[in-house]
Amino acid sequence: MNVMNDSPRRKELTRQAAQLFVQEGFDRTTVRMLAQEMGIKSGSLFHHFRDKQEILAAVIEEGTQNALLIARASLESCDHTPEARLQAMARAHLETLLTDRNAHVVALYEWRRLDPEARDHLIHLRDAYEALWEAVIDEALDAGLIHGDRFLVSRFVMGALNWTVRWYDPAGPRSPDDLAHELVAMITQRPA
Amino acid sequence: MNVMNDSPRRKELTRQAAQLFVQEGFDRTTVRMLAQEMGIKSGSLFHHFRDKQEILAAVIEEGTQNALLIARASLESCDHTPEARLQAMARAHLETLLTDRNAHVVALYEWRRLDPEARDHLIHLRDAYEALWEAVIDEALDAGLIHGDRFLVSRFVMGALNWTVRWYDPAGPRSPDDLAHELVAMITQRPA
DNA sequence: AATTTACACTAGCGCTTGCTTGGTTGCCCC
DNA sequence: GGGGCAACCAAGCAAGCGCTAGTGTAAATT
Repeated sequence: MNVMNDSPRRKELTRQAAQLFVQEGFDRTTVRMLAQEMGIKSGSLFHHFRDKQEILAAVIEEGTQNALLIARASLESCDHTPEARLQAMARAHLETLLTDRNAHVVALYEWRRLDPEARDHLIHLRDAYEALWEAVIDEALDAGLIHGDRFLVSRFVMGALNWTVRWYDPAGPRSPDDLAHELVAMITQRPA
Repeated sequence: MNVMNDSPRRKELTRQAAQLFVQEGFDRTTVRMLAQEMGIKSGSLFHHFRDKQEILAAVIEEGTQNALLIARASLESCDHTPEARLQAMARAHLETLLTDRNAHVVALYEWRRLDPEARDHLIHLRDAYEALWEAVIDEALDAGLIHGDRFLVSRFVMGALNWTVRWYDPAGPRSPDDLAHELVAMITQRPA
C-alpha cells in the first residue's frame, strides 16, 4: 500500500509536522492540517506514513538521534577535563534545542501520546543519551568537582536544561555557550 | 442555564477531572469520560462548568493556589537565614507536588490548551508564585550563598524542581525534604 | 514497448466529539 | 403543601475525526 522508508521527502514532511505539533499539540493537529501544511491532500499523507502515530514517532526519533550525534561529537572534540566535558554536554544540549527545537518540544510534551511499540523503540535512544550525561556527571563527582547523590544530581541538571525550552529565547542576548557556562558555574560553585 | 460558583461539589469534580487529565491528557479526555468518572451523565456536566475549557482552568487554578498558600506558610515558619529560606521553598514545592500532583502535572503539560482569557487570569497566579522564588534567590545571592546571574539561576532551579514531576516517586526512599536538602547543597556547594 | 514504482488525487465511510435541548427529580423553606 | 431551585437525565445535532478505496499519471525499470 505505502512505504515507510526514510526518503528525503519523508524527512521534510516530518520537519513540517513537528512545527504543527508544537503549535497545536499532537491531538489537536488533524491529518487534514498536516496535509495542507505539506501541500498535499489528506489521503496522500498515508502514502508516506502508516498512520498519524507514525508521524509523531518519526518526529521524536529524528530529534533524539540528532541530539545523540551532537553530544557524541561534542564530547570527542573537547578537553578531557571533567569541567570541560560537563560544559560540552550542556552546550551540546542547548545547541540541539536551537537547531531542532520543534522536535524536542514535541518529544517533551507528547511523549505519552506514543503507542507502546513506538515508545519501546524510542526509549532506548533516550536512554543512550541520558547515559552520556550520567557518565560525564560520574566523572565530575569522582574528580570532586561537584558533590552529592549521583542519581539526584543528574536528574536536577537534566531538569534545569530541559526546562530551558519553556523560557529560552534564541534571539535574546544569551548564547547557548553562556547558559552552559552559567549552569556549570552554578553547580561547581565557581564564579561565572 | 448553569452555575459557575465554587461549590464543594464542583471542587470534588475538579479533583476527579485532574486525575483523568493526567491519565489521558486534556484533548483525549472526552466529556463522556469525565462524566462517567464523576458518576453523572455527560449532559449534567454542563450544569457545573460552562464548557470543557473551564474544567481545565479550574484544575490549574486549584493547584496553583494551593502551591502559593503552602509556599507562603513555609516561608513564614522557617528561620530567616537565606539557606533556610531556600530550603523551605524547595521543600514546599516538592510537598505540593506530593499532595496536589495531578493538578500540577496538568498545569505543566496542558497549560497551552488554555484559551487566552483563562491563561491571562492564571498567569498572574503563577507570576506571584515565581516572585516568591526570585525574592528568596535574590537574598541568597546577596548573602553570597550562591553566585551567578539572577535570572538564569532562578530559571535553572525552577527547572530542576519542576522536572521532578517526571521522575519523582513519592513511594520511593527519598522524602521531599531529602530532595530539597540535596538541591540546596548542590547549588551552594556544601556536603549534603 | 510493457510494466512497475512513487506520489498524488477524489470521495466518503463509520464513528466520536463538545455541547444543547427540554424535561424530571428530590430537597429546602416559607 | 406548594413554589423554587440545584442537580440530574435521555436524546440527539452538527461538525469534525482518522483512515480507506479506488483512480490518475509521470518517471524509472525491465
